[in-house]
Amino acid sequence: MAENVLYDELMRQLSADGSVRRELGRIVPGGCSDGSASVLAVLGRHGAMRIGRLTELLGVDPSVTSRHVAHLTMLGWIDRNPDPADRRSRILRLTSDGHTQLAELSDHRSRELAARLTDWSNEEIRRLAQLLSRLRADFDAQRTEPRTFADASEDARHPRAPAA
Amino acid sequence: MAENVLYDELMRQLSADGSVRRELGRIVPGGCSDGSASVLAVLGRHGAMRIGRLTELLGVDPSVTSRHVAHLTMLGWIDRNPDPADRRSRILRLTSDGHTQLAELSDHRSRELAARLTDWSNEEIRRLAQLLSRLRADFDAQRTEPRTFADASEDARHPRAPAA
DNA sequence: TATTGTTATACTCTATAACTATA
DNA sequence: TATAGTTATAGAGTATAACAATA
Repeated sequence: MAENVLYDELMRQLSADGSVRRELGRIVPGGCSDGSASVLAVLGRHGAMRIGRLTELLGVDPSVTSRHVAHLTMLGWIDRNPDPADRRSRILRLTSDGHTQLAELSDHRSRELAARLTDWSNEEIRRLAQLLSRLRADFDAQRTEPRTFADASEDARHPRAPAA
Repeated sequence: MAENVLYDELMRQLSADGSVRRELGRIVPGGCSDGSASVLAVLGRHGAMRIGRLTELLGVDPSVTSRHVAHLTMLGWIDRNPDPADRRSRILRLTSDGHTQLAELSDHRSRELAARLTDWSNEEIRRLAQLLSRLRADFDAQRTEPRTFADASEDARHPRAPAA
């Protein structure tokens, strides 16, 4: 497999990415943990939803979502109202305070990011965001539709993206 | 700041990247935790070094490096020999077993990555790796040379990368 | 006194398993 | 019986602070 070195290099960058991730974690302003920030962001972007949907979008175990949601509820940043259609569920919604916190968080992170990407062109920023988005989509597809061994060998024999 | 939305979008992708990161963590074969894998990779790429240097390259606290190194030493994948130049330090080096493990790890991860990026062109893979590398470099620079408030306001007034 | 590492402790994120309430 | 969500518990990664050994 000639392009193995390519995957290897990407893998290295994705792993070494830990330093970026940790730095991003440190950027979160006090009072808002990283996990909570993710929940706020998803609710802000997609609007009110049930825990199950939130769990899907975050790509974590339901127990994880449940904990973060409980935390944010205690902070008063989201509320949980009964779902009239199914009394096992509740609808999650950003409160007014939640919206404020999310806006502050977003501004703060954008500023910090801007401070680190001073010599990036808009096109480069856009390109990286786009590639990451696609990467995540491909990983998510893999996660929700586990492949069979047959699939894998089939793809190995007829790769959709032959060496360029 | 007109391009704020760009930073915001990249920030969203970087955060949502959690699902990719967790999946990568799950890809690591048994017996090798994610942190250990990073240490192996750095030693394999840069050769023998002291803990201090390893800590720098990983971008973590020295206590973290120390723990991972202790773990890998117990597994027999690296060894720690006294540094003749400074008896406070020891030189870390991959053992023969360590090299084997690293090779297996690398192959395994490349295969898993390949299975998820079947419709990516080599050029796209290369591009993402390159942008991530640059992102990390810029974050690292920021971390080791903390900015003053004066720097920050100066940059805000005279950004090095004006809107394209 | 300063530097290199190590250890003790605590906090966050995450997953698994057992459980409750409702469908 | 199956599903939505919660809670208890455990494991990994990380940081801070206190400490030991050497420079």
